[in-house]
Amino acid sequence: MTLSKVDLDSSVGYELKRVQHALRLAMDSEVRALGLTTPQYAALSVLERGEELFGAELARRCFVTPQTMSGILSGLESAKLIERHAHPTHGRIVQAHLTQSGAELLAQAHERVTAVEERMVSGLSGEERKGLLSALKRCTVALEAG
Amino acid sequence: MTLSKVDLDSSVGYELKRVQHALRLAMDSEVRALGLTTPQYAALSVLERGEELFGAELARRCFVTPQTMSGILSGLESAKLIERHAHPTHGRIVQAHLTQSGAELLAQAHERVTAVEERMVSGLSGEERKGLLSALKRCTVALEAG
DNA sequence: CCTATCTCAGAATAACTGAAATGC
DNA sequence: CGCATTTCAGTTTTTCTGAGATAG
Repeated sequence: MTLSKVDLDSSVGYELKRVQHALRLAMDSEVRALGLTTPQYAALSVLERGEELFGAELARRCFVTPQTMSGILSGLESAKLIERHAHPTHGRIVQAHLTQSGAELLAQAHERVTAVEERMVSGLSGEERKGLLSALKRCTVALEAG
Repeated sequence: MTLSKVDLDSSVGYELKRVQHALRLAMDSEVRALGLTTPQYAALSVLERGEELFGAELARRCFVTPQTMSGILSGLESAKLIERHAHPTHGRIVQAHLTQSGAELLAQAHERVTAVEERMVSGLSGEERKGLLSALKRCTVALEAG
């Protein structure tokens, strides 16, 4: 019996892992210069829209567990980049929002991170960038449907 | 001053993270049914080509640190899925290769994982799949050039 | 001898699972 | 009571640091 092998070079999964690993390394070095970690940057970015979000919801959008997000938020609060307060009606929920200095630091981080993202897609045409984004979204939907 | 914000829905980095997170969850559940972890599956897949690889090289190709790979290989060796032996001329290096049962288990894992990958790209045409793979590779090259 | 690389061992960090407490 | 959020404890995983060994 001949066992089938898999060509890593033509595996979308492997290339996905590769590019995300490279992106993570690049982002780490950029945001570290501002005293942030990449998970902290992700949390601040999700909070940027101005919504008052609580930990569990933030955790889902950042792809970490609620426990991990709790630790991230504690660090951000200590650094005065966010503020947390009890939900007005729902006693259990603790909401978070950016402080002024948090928004300013995030803006600096965005400059650096968007530059990295721009470099990442610099070899793609405008059409290809839209196609990539669309393809990635459809891949996520297909996976989550399972 | 107005601080610039970032739209997560049009961020390639965010969608990259999203799809990779979904893929990782799907792969975890598939290979766990065979008693493997996803990092173990990755290591076996890289070893599949038949090359005798040492830990540090394997670590680079699996995007983990050498220490992590050392732990992964120990587990695979205990499970009799790989064998390790000293390099013939380079005393410090320890090479690894698949055992027969390792190759057989890997073949089963491939069936499950390729099914997941197929589901992931099921919403893409053949042309779009090639375009996605090509775009991802160019993104990696661009990032690693920095 | 010097530099680079590989490997191992202990400590520290970060993450997840499970479970308990609380509020709707 | 069922469901969701939050937090605590224990475990596992991964990484960091430093060290020893080897090749060129």
